[in-house]
Amino acid sequence: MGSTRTLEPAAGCSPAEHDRRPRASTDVSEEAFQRAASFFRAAGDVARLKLLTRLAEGERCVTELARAAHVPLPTMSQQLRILRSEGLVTRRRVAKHVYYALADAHIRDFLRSALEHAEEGPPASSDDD
Amino acid sequence: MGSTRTLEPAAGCSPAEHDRRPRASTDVSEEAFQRAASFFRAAGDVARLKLLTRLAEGERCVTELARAAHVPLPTMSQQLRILRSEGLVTRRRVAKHVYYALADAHIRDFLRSALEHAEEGPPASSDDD
DNA sequence: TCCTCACTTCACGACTTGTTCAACTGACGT
DNA sequence: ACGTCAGTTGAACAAGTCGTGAAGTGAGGA
Repeated sequence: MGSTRTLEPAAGCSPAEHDRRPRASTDVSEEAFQRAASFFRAAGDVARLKLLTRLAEGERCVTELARAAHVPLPTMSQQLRILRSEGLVTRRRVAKHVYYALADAHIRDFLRSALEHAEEGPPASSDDD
Repeated sequence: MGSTRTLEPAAGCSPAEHDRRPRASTDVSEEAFQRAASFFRAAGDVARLKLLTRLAEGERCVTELARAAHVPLPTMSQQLRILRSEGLVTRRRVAKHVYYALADAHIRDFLRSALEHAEEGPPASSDDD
């Protein structure tokens, strides 16, 4: 009987109780929130997400990426610009071509993790809705 | 002389070569992309990100969350609505109060991972070339 | 019952974001 | 040096998003 699947109120819900809550168990700086949000937003677009996925396969030049995504070159350049401004990708010039790649292995990891989770958990199930 | 020729093109960059690339090493369905992007977008806002972080500490009622975030109640309700529509949080009613919590432990993990990364790697320096 | 509390939904305005064409830069070949 | 290719930047426009007050819903208490 002790272990119930019905959770009881977190504790109390009066203003006095609210103030007793820890401000932030994971103490995160304002800057970190900004950066994390920027990162998420950069990845929060289907076109850019696919782009990142493609870059996860390896280095690619802009023309190729534009072709693969069926978008005009300037559009691709803009998308890459956003990703670069958030530090998600890096740029490298070789002769007339510019090659883009993921900035960090961590990012590729993160990306794959998110996509896996997205494929596994399709509906919100709504068990408590 | 040209001793800077350490870098060579990824492979080839002609249309013919482009078509030889694997379409997607991690074969991801369109739906998965949509869901992942939605998820990222939901987290891609400072207010919601902080909200999620707070919920990672435990279950909270709407009034408390609104107070903590210094926003009017309807605003909080809307933010929670978005997070719920993306399946990031769940809702549970207890008497007159509605308690929200993170939908999945995976999400909390993901969240913390992102915030850690955001705190560690502050600037992307700028350009790399 | 009727009222109040806790929360949700609606409708509106202010603000970002994303896409696109045109014009520009910078590098290579001749 | 000139022309051309590869890519970037700027402006403009369409679309979506966020926050907010007013009104609505639903559960508990007097």
